[in-house]
Amino acid sequence: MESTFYNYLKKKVLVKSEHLPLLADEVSKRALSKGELLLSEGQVCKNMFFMEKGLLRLYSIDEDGREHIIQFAPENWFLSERDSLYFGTPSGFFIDALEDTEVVVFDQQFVDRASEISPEYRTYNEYILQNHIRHMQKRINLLIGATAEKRYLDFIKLYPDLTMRIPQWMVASYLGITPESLSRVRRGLSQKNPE
Amino acid sequence: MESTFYNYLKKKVLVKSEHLPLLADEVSKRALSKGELLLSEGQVCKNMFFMEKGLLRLYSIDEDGREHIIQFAPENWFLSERDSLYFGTPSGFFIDALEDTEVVVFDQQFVDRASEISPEYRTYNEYILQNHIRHMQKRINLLIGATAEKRYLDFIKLYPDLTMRIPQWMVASYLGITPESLSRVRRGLSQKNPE
DNA sequence: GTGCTTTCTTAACATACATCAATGCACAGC
DNA sequence: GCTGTGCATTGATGTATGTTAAGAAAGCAC
Repeated sequence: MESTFYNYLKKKVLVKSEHLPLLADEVSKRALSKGELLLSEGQVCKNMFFMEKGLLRLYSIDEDGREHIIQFAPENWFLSERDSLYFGTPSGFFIDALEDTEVVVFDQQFVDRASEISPEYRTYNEYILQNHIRHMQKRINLLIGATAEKRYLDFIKLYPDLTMRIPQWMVASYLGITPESLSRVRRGLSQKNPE
Repeated sequence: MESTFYNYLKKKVLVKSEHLPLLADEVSKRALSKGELLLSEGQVCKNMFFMEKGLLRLYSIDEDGREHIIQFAPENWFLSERDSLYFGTPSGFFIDALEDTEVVVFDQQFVDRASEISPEYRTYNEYILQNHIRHMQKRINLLIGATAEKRYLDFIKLYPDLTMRIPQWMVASYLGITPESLSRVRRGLSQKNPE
């Protein structure tokens, strides 16, 4: 299977050549149209996804029907609802496609087996977990300590490409504010920084 | 070394008896007085801590000198500034003791070696990472989607013991609001729920 | 193209939460 | 005992953000 995933395992995860077929050939693929649901609240998440193409989002819907975006996943990212995947509990979150998307689909068993076969994979998997924690900790720190403006500036600095690909109201949802507030924040910034 | 840590490794982590001396005897201990700093901003965090006794907090201080509490760690918890520990970058956070505290001190090398020696330790270590992610994801979801009142109710339900041990202004800091606001939230609740 | 939907913006108004300042209380040190 | 210090509460007021509603611009279906 020559694919983005294959190349990713080889070049980024640094999986040894002899192990590659054992990993890359054991997974399946799935294509999603824009708007398609990949995981729904209440379901137990059985899979992890590697993004070959497109854009996914992980989000919740509260009692008032409002969406709150936990995470975006563009190309070359891994995405899952880890809580549900690892602990086997029903997910409190949704995953859907913001663009036409192609993902590689695998499960926790694959991760465990791959870690047995390839030490490089194991190392990389732990790196992903640590990196995930790092990002979440930073985000929590901003959410409890920074204004909406600072959080927005941090977001566009960290994800300049995403900022262009997703509608603003989703950025607002990610930041924990309303679209109207984000619009005002942006106006404030453009008045400070005329260009 | 007969200790809380030893017992924890045996009973919770399920480390096999023959591996226990290889792990528990290889670590050092440290005692801290209430208020003592264990990690300061700018330092590279070299250690992970297992709480034998007492209470630690992980927090940041922003440009205005305000503290924002990322995490509390009571007995039997593991605590570290993982970002700094794993990636070797200077920490943006502080750790200090809220009570007289005794911790077991070890480093990333210990974790890696212990994972080699004991599969049970490796499994438990991953469990801790996954659990950490689970809690942070839930917290982010509340921070972007729930009112201060809901976040407070969730906190006291999740950490009833902590609520009694720490001053209220620290709970407020953890929730991302001011002490005054938390006081008002509590008044509102007591008027709704007279008991 | 025409119509329909979504997105973004703006304004007026409402609310949650922050700020500033004062008070009372509990507790530690002397 | 007194005194200082830290903490919690309260009130008056300020500000950031939410709500509701409207309209303009951009995208999509047909």
